[in-house]
Amino acid sequence: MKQQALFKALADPTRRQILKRLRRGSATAGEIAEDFAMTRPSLSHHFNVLKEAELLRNERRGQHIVYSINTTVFEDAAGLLLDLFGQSRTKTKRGRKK
Amino acid sequence: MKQQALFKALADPTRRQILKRLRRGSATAGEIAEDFAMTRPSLSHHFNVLKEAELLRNERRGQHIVYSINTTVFEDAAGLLLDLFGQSRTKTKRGRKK
DNA sequence: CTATTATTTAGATAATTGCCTAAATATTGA
DNA sequence: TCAATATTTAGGCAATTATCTAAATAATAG
Repeated sequence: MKQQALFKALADPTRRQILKRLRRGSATAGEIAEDFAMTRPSLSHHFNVLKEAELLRNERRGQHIVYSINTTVFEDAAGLLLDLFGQSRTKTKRGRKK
Repeated sequence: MKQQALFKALADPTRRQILKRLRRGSATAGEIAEDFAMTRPSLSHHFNVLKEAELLRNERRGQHIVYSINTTVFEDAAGLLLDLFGQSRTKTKRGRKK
C-alpha cells in the first residue's frame, strides 16, 4: 500500500466524486465522463491518480475501458486513520486494542 | 466540518507526522519543531492548515503556544471514508443531482 | 522601556497540480 | 485497409503549495 498516494488521491474533490460514482457500480470512462463537467483527458488524469493509489481497477472491454472501485483499500485507509488518531495499534492481524 | 480542508490537511506527510507527534501529548510549537528538519515558519504554516481542518487546537501559555490534537474530528474522517467506500449512509440525499 | 525568547506573518520562489487542446493509440466493423 | 469510436498521452499554462529568509508580534524579566 502506498500511503502517500492514497491520501493524495483522496484530497481532490473530483476524485472523491469519481469514487462515489463507482460505488453505484462499474462504468466505462465515457459513462463516468457524462456525469462530469470536465474534458475526458482531465478525467483520465484523475483515473490515473486513483489507480496509482489502487483505489480503482480497470479492464478493457472491447473499445471501452471499464473502471471499478477497489474497496479492499478501504481497510488500508481506515488503518491509516487509526494510525493518526487512535491508540497505538500493533501490526498483528486482529490485534487487540490497548 | 469542512470536508475538503480535512482531506487536504491529511494529504501532506509532514502534517501527518505532526498529528502523530501530538498523539503522544500536547506540545509547544518549539517542542514540535525540534522533531522536524524544517524551519519554524514552515511548520507554522502546517499548523494553520491543520487548524483550518480543525485537527488541531492551540492555546497560548505564556510565551508558548501549546498545540494539541482534536480527536473528535476522527469521527468525521471515518464518516467521510464510509461515504466514499461503504454502503449508503447518506441522510436522504440519495438522488440529489448537481 | 529594553532585551530576550517564542511564534507568526509577509513576501519570494520553485515544484506540483489540475485543467485544457491536439495528437496518438487501440478496437471494431465495413 | 480505412473510417469511426473510445480513451489515453503529450505539451502547455495558470493556480496552488511547500519551503525559505526577513520582519513583525506577543509575552516576560529586569
